[in-house]
Amino acid sequence: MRIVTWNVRHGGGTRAQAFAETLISLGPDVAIITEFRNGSTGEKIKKVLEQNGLVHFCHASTPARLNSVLLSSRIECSERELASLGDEGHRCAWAQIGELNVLGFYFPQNRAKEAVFDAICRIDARILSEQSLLIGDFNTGRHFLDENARTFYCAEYFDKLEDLGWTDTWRSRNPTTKEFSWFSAAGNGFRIDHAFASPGLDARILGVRYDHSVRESGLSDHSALIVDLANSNS
DNA sequence: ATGCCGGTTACTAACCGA
Repeated sequence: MRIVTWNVRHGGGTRAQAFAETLISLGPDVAIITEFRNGSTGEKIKKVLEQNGLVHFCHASTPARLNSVLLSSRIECSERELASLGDEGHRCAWAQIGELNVLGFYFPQNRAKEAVFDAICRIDARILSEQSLLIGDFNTGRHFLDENARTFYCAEYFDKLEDLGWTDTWRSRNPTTKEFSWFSAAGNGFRIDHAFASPGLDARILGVRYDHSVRESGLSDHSALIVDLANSNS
């Protein structure tokens, strides 16, 4: 099973059709689109996903202009809600797909990120004991490792998540590599798109990698993150 | 290293974004 997250940038605009087609070309069974917006461009994206078999959607109901997160699945799923998010509910789309929990996130900026990190820290321990993935645009990373300097707010939450038992799946497999999923106008790189796995899910991961070509094409300012899972035994 | 930039939409202003 392949899970892909990619930030569409401001809903997509004129890029929406090509963005969705390029996302499909990455072969997702589950797609998590961050900075997704309800409205005509959002509908355009959903139509392409549907036409390509990703017919199940999880998305918090939001005003059209709000950047949110859309989860789309080829496999039937039930939508769950991260109640601890409160009025930041649009920042998470949670699909239960069989025994798998996929929680797609789009984090806010600066100090506002704390509310979403705190909500994750309050997730029921049972979810951590299951096969669960927290994936999306965290707008955060580790100082001097996921960026060349020390600018991230909330970087300490990466320690907190790992203390709780979540694994930064890409970092655990690339302990010292600097690879960036977003670049500022000045050319500074940041790794801000992530996938954190519960122990049970981490054991199922065959590979986790970034696709930078989809950013370099200009269809988004983010690279895509691709997680491949072994088939479930049960 | 945020918004002095750049993209998107309720579109010729307001908003949002690491």
